[in-house]
Amino acid sequence: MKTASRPGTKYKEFLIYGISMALVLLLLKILEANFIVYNYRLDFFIGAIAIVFTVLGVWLALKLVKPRVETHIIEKEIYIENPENIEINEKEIQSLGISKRELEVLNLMAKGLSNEEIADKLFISLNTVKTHSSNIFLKLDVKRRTQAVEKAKRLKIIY
Amino acid sequence: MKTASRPGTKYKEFLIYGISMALVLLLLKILEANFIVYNYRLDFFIGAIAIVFTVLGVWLALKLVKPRVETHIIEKEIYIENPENIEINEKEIQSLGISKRELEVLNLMAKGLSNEEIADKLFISLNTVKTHSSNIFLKLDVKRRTQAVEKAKRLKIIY
DNA sequence: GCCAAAATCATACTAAAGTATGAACGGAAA
DNA sequence: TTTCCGTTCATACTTTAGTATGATTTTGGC
Repeated sequence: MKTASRPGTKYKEFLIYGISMALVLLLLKILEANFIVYNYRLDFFIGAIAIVFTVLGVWLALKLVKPRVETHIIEKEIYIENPENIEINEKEIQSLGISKRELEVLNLMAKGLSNEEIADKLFISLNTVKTHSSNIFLKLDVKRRTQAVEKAKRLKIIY
Repeated sequence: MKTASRPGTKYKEFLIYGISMALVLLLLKILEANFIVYNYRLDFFIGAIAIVFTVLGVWLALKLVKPRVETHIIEKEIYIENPENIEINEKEIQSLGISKRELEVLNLMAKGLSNEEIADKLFISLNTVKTHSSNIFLKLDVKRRTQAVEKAKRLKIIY
């Protein structure tokens, strides 16, 4: 089965929230039409609404907000090389025609970020990152991001 | 400058949220026309309660949810003065429990080979390479091959 | 202001990567 | 010898990466 590519991920929750709200309100209206709730216990009615919408609000928040993380940091020492002759080969970048933005993407790639993480970090869309990636691969004459990183490091385009 | 026309990713959610709200309110009005029980002021009052308690629910969730405790091992980079140390960190490999075969795969990964190319080179099936890859990612505590390569080079597991 | 390059984004794909699970087998260690 | 581990492989997925194409918008020179 082909699933249509979803543009957004979170709006589903809002949709469900909206539908839930509508259903709850409909239910309330039906109850109200049957005079079960309304004329007798207005307080109960309002309380029920409050509870229901509080729960919906909680649910919405839990769905949409990234879980708060209490970070416990343990430092571990890692030895890396002294950056002695690490200088970026600007000429190579120029001659390959790699733009500033593409270079940013390439650097984040080299750190192991996924396209989506790069998109988040640069505040651009996933599609844009993919476009940049493809252009990078063309200019570096490679097929994959791993090759791109390997070649870029060899050419001292990045480090 | 027009800003409203952009259907960007995080924009959509608010739009749908607003539309949902509007629809619910519309539904309310329709129902109200069919089951006229109370006056407009009370209706508005209930809507207000719903909104307020939704917000309250969100607030509650944000305030009361316990932060997930997460232990991060931060790798503090220390520069070595003598870069003559171009030797593989056998101890790290040992302590991470990376097997000989996995190391082979990791090295080919670092050269930018795809899983299929690795499979061909090692005369094993694609699935086997994938299994090795997954195990490597587990042992290196990473999610992707690019991260694995980056981390492995930093740890001097490969070069 | 105009133009070209860079940057952005979308849609609709295909390809590759990665996950989960189970299983078979041989060698080494207990 | 039995148990464990590394290696191998499969099936059946889900997710991410990558391609192709077309379009609009910025932006920096001229």
